[in-house]
Amino acid sequence: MTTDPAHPDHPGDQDWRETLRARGLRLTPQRELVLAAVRELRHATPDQVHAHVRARSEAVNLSTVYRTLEVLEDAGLIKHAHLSDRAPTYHAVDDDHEHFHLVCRRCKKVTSVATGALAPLNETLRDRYGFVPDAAHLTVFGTCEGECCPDEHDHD
Amino acid sequence: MTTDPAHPDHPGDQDWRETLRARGLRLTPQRELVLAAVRELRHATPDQVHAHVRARSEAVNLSTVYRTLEVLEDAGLIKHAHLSDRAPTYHAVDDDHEHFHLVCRRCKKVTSVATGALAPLNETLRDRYGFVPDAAHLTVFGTCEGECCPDEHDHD
DNA sequence: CTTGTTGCAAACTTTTTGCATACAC
DNA sequence: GTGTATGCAAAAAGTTTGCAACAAG
Repeated sequence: MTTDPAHPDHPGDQDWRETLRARGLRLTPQRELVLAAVRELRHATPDQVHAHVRARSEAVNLSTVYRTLEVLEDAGLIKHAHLSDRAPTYHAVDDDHEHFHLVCRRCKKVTSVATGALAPLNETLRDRYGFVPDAAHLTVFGTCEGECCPDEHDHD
Repeated sequence: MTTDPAHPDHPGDQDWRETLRARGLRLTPQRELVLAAVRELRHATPDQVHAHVRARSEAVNLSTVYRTLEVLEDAGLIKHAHLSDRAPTYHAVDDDHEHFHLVCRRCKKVTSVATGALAPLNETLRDRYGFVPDAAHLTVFGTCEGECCPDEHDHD
């Protein structure tokens, strides 16, 4: 890697400009705002990103949010996962902290887990099926057994 | 298990009547048709189920398909998974052959894998997060490295 | 100046809901 | 007969698109 992170929290805090430029894409305030929103919200639907951006009194059109999310994802700056049966949620890409998600059907809690936990599965899938998972896109639904979840009957 | 499968292919081929009855639900031709469609199609979206049912010249309303899929899923006769970023796909539940899915982003191929392959992951998640995955709901996106996939550049 | 990007409004796809009718039990 | 299930039509939710105006490089 030849990246030179200016800030520790986002390995590419300045880089996103480079990344977009390198692809011949333009740097617009809308793109900066959407990226910032995704980073701040951690896990946000297009609608939530839109609301967040507008809350800062910066009016950005919803369709621009959709187009921008697509652009940023193509550029590898963000990724999406499906944390509910409805809208997708976007999160910033951080190569040093790649993770996937656990979603509890009971308490709806979302837990991020380092992709390292998938190593054994990756190996099995590669060996048996020649398949290489996109770990960061993975969402595992299930239930947490902890105190967070009152032990009610399991209804989806 | 005290089930007594009448037919080998569907452990519960007759049972679905029992299952619905036990829940105080009614046995309607629509429910029978939708369940049959899900079983025959293997992995089908609500729309595909609807089309399949209608193709047999049995007109069933699309909203009935949605409501029926929900009923059947609540009853544990079918499950859904997300094999694309769009519509969910339903499949019949077969306790003896529980599986999850691999989906290749390049060739779109869907592979069913016995949930046994998830044992190590399950253990890790249980130990470290007290989390019990719903294995049958899992979909793993990625790419197959085999000959099926021309080695093009990876574009989502 | 040139071309990518945005805003707006409308279309589209997928899913849900209200209500009167029909039918399973 | 009673109450659940269905059909229909309309609404909701989420996403995409065409096009004129705008602005980044």
